[in-house]
Amino acid sequence: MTDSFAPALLNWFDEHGRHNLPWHHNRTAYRVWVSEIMLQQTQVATVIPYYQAFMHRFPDVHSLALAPTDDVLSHWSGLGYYARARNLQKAAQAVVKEHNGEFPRDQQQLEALSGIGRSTAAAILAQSYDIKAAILDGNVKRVLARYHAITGWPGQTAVLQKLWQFAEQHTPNDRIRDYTQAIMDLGALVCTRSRPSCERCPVQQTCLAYANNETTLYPGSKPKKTKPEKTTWMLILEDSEGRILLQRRPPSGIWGGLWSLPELDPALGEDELQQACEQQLGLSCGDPQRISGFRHTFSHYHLHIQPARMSAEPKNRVADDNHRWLHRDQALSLGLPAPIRTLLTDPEQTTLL
DNA sequence: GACTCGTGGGG
DNA sequence: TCCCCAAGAGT
Repeated sequence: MTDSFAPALLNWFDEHGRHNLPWHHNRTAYRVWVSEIMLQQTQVATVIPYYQAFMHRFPDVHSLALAPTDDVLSHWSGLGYYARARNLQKAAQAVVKEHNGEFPRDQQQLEALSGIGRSTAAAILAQSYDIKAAILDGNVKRVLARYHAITGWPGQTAVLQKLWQFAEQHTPNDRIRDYTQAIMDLGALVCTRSRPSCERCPVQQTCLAYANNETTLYPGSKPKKTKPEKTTWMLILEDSEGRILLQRRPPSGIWGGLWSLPELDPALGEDELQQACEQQLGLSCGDPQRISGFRHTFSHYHLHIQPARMSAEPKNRVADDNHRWLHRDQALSLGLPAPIRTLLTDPEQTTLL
C-alpha cells in the first residue's frame, strides 16, 4: 500500500518548515543531543537562549564530561527538570569513557545513556545521522491522533501503542532527517493544540478528524486531579557582613542538586524557628521576621513558600561542602531554583509582614 | 500503571 | 486566576 503522508509532508516542509534553528547549524550528534534534551517538555523559544549559552560554555562532549557539576546546573538554572542536566553530564561521561567520545549510531546503545528514551534516541539518529527511526513527541502525538482519529488520552498505554504504530508506519525510507523535522513542524505551526490551521495542512484531504470536523476531540484530554497544597519555611539567614546562607539540595527530588535557601519543617511555628535553626544548622540566631510569602505551582502540587529572615552567625564551623555564605549577587550566579531567584531578586517579595 | 520532575506561554 | 501543556524520561 502506498502512503502519501510522507511525500505530501516533505513537499510542505521544503517551503514552510523550520530550517534555521540554532541546532540545525553545524549539525553534530553532540549538538543535536543537547538540543533534544533541552527541548523535552520545553518550548523552542524558551530553549534557544539557554542552548546558545550552554554550547558556548560546553562546546563538545569532553568539556561537558570534565566540567564541575555545579557549572552544568547553573547553566540549566531556570529551565526546570534538573534531572535532565544531571543525566546529561552522566551520559557525556559515558560517551567519553565507553564510546571513545563518539555517540553510538544504534538505538539500543543510545537508550542506554542517561536521559535518552525511545523518542529522543530516534531523534538523534534521524537528525544527526539520517538513520531511519520513528519519533513520537507531543507534536507527533497530536498530528497522528487527529489524522487517524485516535480516541483516548495518549498517557494510556493502549493509546500510546497505537500512536507508535502509526508513527513507524508513516516514517519513510528516504529523507529521514527532513521528515522528522517536518512532522514536528506541522504540529508546531499548523496542527496546533487550539485552532489548528487546517486550510494550510498538506495532509488535510486524508485526515479523519478534519473529514468529520472533529479536530477538537483529539488528542483526548487527560483526567484532571486537584493539586494538593504544600507549605515550607524558607530562611534568609544573614550574617553581620550581609551574607546569606545557601545550602545545596539533595541530588534527587525537587530542585535536585541546586542551591537554595535552607528549609525547615512547615509544622514548626514561627516561635520555634529560631531554636530549630540553631540546632539543625549550628548557628546563633536573632529573632525571626516573617516576610510575605507566595505560591509556586508545580506540575503536581502547589507549594506555599513562607520566607523568614533572621540574623545569624556560625557557632563553630558550618563551612562544609553543602553550605555557603554568599552575598546576594554571588548567590545569583549559582544554580538557583526560579522561585528562590525571585525571592532574592525582587524587593517586593522581601516586605516584612 | 501511577508518580515525580519545573517553568513559562496561551486560552 | 486557573487550567492545560510543551521536541519525555526515570522510578
